[in-house]
Amino acid sequence: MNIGQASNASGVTAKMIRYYEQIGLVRPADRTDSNYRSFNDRDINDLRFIKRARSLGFSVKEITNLLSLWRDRTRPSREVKGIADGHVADLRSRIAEMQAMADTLSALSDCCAGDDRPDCPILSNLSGDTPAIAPDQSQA
Amino acid sequence: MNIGQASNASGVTAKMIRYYEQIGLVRPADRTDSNYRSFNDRDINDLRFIKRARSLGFSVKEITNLLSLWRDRTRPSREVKGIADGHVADLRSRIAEMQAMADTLSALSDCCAGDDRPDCPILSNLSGDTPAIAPDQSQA
DNA sequence: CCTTGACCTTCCTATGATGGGAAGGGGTAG
DNA sequence: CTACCCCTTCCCATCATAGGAAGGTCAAGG
Repeated sequence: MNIGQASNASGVTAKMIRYYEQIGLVRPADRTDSNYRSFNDRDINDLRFIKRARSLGFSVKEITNLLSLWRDRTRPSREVKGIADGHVADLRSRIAEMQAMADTLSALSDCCAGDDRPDCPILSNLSGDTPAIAPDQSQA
Repeated sequence: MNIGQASNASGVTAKMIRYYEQIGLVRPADRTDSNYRSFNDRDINDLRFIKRARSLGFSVKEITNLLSLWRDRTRPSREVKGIADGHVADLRSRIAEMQAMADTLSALSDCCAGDDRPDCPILSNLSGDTPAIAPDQSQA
């Protein structure tokens, strides 16, 4: 399988496959006589693994760990769970942050007429006139 | 006020103030004879505005628009509301995405013993053994 | 056999917002 | 006058991804 076929089979773009190889996330693929990369089923499995882990929001660094744990048949599941839980905590904290932003902003938007008149509580708030509605104006 | 004082007064780092000037988000500050940037109260207000808008997750591009609307006393509030609502929608969709990741992952983690044994449903799922629990394995 | 078109290779560049750091000049207090 | 801190510009790094250029390769068909 050349890189285009591997891309189709794994859902990872050719560009990203080369990148993952370059940063050492996957082992360098075999090469044909004409220097084309050649992928086997195991490579495809790795790429699919990566694809799924990325879709769950794991960083490349985390995936490096997950991949090596995946290949180690004797690893304790504790380690994997640790990585996963850390990532969940990270996700939840980012979610909370964005949720707070969305709530603040949509409250402001609800107060805004949204018509031809220039009065706008959204801009008023951003310019500091009404600090009450912005809970984290000074340090966020 | 030189850039350090402006930074303290606005909460925007000196580094970022220079960057915002460079990309045209704020007008170039006045210069002293010795080429130091010199900021007045209005500049500080702009920087504070930017700081707050960033803390609400607006991109620099969005803030460019907000700033020009802010300066235009006759703008219709509709435009501002439009930007804000678009941004809220964007936030909410990213939140939903991350929420789905977190839920999937924490369900997997709940199934993982997290002890010395090697069996790990998290890795099993990532490697494609149990596709049922991953709702968006193919396109996300 | 040669051309065409699709594919591959490497290398460079950009994104967005931010931080780090080097090299050199300025300003002020002691 | 000399420290010492602040300022200046310029370069580089992050993270994951995409775009593109220049050139080599392969398979199919004329």
